[in-house]
Amino acid sequence: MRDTVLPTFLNLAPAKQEKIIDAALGEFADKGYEPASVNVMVSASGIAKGSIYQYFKDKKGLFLYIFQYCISLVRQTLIGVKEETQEGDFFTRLEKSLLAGVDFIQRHPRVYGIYLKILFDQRVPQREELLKAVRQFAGEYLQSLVRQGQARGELRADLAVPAAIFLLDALLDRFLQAVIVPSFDVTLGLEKATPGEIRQKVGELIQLLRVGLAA
Amino acid sequence: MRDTVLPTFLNLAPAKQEKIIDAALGEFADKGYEPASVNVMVSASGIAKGSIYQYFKDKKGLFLYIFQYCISLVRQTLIGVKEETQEGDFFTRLEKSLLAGVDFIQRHPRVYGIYLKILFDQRVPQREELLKAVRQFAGEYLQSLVRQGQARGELRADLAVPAAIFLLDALLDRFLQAVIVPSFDVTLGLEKATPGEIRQKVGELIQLLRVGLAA
DNA sequence: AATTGCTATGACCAGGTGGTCACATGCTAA
DNA sequence: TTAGCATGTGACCACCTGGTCATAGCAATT
Repeated sequence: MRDTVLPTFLNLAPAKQEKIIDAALGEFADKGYEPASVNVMVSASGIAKGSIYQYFKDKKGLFLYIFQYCISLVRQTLIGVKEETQEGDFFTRLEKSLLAGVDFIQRHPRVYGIYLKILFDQRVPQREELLKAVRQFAGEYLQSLVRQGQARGELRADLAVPAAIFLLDALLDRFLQAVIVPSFDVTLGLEKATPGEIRQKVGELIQLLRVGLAA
Repeated sequence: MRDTVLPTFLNLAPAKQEKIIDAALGEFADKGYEPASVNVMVSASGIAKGSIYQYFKDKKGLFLYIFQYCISLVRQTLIGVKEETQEGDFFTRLEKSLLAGVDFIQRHPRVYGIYLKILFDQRVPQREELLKAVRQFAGEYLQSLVRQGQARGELRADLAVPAAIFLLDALLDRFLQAVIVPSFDVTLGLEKATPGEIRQKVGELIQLLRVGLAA
């Protein structure tokens, strides 16, 4: 994972760094790794072609740097969410978490876009590692939620924990995807839902889980 | 959707058609639409570069033809599954359907691969329509299953149907993805599961739903 | 003023892309 | 045998790709 960003980039004025990050983030999110054009990023950030190769070893290095940037953004957010939802029962925490997720992808659609692009593209450098890093967040987070829920007696004692986590993971992920991918959800109509409607749909889903999983 | 395949192609000997379809299917499944190389398909199917453009208008036309080919394969299979699972209660039907899905993607990994590639790639020709066509299958199928389950009194009467369908759709889709995408599932370990283990995991999930959704 | 070291630049490179076209081939009918 | 027509062919086109490199600019130090 090292040797991606060169020291030259880190010495740049922050404003210039941001402009480059912004251009690269947009291009990668739009097209994915391989079809993304370094030329486009270069002209979008108003620097010379040669310069980008003084900042990053190659396209792969640039991509990995951008991905790390995204990861740190997610990590920050997730820590915040974990704190905010520290109190409350299992289902309330779950509901708050899902709403926080929706908020995040609406605030950072390009970060989420890169994640979606990587999901099924074998040709992304170090894809396994990158995906693992992201998925681990979700897995650990849900696991801690479920464990606490069980400890507090809010979930059925005979709950098949791995299966339940799998279900929760699938459900949450798909909900987020449905918010920004048109015609992805077959019943809820999330694509063009207002914030209020989204809150309501989240509520419905959580209620469904509550009835099914609660003690 | 018309004007994709030219009559010349349909006059070809079936064996030759198959070879071309096979090469195109493989390349599109491997790389997705844009990064897929027509040159690779051409040399893989042992025909001349110029020939492919006598069979299809352009790369887009070739892709749409391949996709239609996939769709018809899915449709055939789904009809079969629907018949086979005609009898049995809701959860048994669901279980059989999921197992049939696993069987399908193991039999036709490239067809499923193309679907996965399209999911989050905005730059695929007529993506909206194509996705809609596929997702509609799943939606209608689950809807008919749930309706019948309710009519037979196998599902709780107060079930929030749209939310439940959303959940089922998410769960089934993710399960299939987890079977072929390494490090996608956080808990079940489906990637390297034997057929027997997969059956068991399916059983666990269905059992979880049974407890949660049954009347 | 001269030297030094970092940064900026864009013409340029080899290689690949989707797509074309003048020509060759082979089959059918006259 | 000839004519006509559908099909096969690969050199070729303009364009784009990621990446390089000789040159220039610029500031700080000597």
